[in-house]
Amino acid sequence: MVKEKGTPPARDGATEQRILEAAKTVFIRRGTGGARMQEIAEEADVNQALLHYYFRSKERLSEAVFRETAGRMFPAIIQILGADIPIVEKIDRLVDTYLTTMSRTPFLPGYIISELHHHPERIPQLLGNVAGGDLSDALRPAFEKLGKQLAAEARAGRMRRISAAQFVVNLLSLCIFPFAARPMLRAALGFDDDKFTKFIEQRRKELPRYIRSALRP
Amino acid sequence: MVKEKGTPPARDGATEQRILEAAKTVFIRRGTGGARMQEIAEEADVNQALLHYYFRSKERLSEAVFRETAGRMFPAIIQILGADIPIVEKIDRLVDTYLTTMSRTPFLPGYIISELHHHPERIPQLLGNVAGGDLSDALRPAFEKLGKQLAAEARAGRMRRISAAQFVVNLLSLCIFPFAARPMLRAALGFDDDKFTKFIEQRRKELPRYIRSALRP
DNA sequence: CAGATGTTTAATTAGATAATTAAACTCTAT
DNA sequence: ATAGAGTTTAATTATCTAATTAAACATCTG
Repeated sequence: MVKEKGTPPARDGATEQRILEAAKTVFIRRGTGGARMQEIAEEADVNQALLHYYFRSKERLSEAVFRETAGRMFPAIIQILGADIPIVEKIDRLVDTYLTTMSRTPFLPGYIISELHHHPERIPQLLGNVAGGDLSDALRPAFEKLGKQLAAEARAGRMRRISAAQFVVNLLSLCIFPFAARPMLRAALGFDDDKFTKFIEQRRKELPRYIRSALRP
Repeated sequence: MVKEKGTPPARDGATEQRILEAAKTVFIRRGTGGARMQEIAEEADVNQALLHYYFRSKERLSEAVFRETAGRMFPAIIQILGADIPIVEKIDRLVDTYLTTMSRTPFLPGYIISELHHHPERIPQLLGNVAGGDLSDALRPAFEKLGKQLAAEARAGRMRRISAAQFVVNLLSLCIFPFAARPMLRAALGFDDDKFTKFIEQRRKELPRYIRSALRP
């Protein structure tokens, strides 16, 4: 798509959207600190001036990117955790959802971990615009429901006793960590793209059983 | 320790060591890109010129830090994996070793993941100076041993069938991820330092049983 | 057509920071 | 005492990059 001099407008938000997409790509690849506005402009096939025209500054652009990417991690889990379905099914769905999401954007975990590590002030943005306190209004009820469910299962002797927090962290660990640690797996196990994909597909099959089994009384 | 004008020499490697320690602190805190030589100098209670005197450039300094920190993650696991002890004991030791290590340097996982995400060219340094190929000379035999052990257990009906790779990744995920994702846990679960520590101590008790249980046939 | 909006080119400004250098001072070892 | 390593201060250079600006052009809408 070769552009000449002063090229056509796009009255819709097409250009802005293209810039945002390009910014996602570059920020995720390089991190907020390592990203260069120039590289984003090239990726969007647009010039630097236009970046500032749409998004005042690098800071704002990176915030927009963070909101759009990181902000999408929690809603999924909240919805499933709070659903009115058996624990076993929640496990299945969470594993499937996360492995699918991560497979599509395998650099996301590394990016988010990295950003939060270096810019802890962005932590609040993770949960959208939450009022105060520690637990989002959406997250709290989901956790409470899950906790009751787990307690009920334990009382009925169908499951080992475990807190909702440990349950969720175990699940997320098993699903997300392999992606975050992908470079390490490449080094340690020689996982190229192909081997890694197969490894993940294997996990998709095995993890639900692994987790269910771990929770047997 | 207030220093005046031209202060005493330290014929041993004390100053160099102090600089390296300071660099570790700052690089882990800020990441390679975000770190400033000035901040390192202050942290070491030394001036910038001396940084360059000992370590030619920022690049070299950051490499030294990466080698010293990241390079220490694998030896531990390799030693335990290759040891001549039952699987169950390996689980116990790995969990204990990792949770202890991580508790001491809780920012390490975030740092390593972050660095590798943005500087994949440093991946090889992870395994020290390995000849070629994908699997380190030290790692391969440990994995083979583990693989045979797992296969034997499965044949004897004492354990579910699982590959060495999946086994290890599961274990590392469960141990390391909570530290890497600490900022998220802070946001989602309201984990302040104290709650987080308790959460980890809980894991130290529960994880070995969780993992053993997951592997029951 | 006229004006607003989108877009480019090009040049400039301003700020941060890594790297370098020179000169001087302090101690230790010879 | 002197040489040399360690160390400081201070100033300078060289880059990089974000941000800004001005001027022109293109396209659509009214």
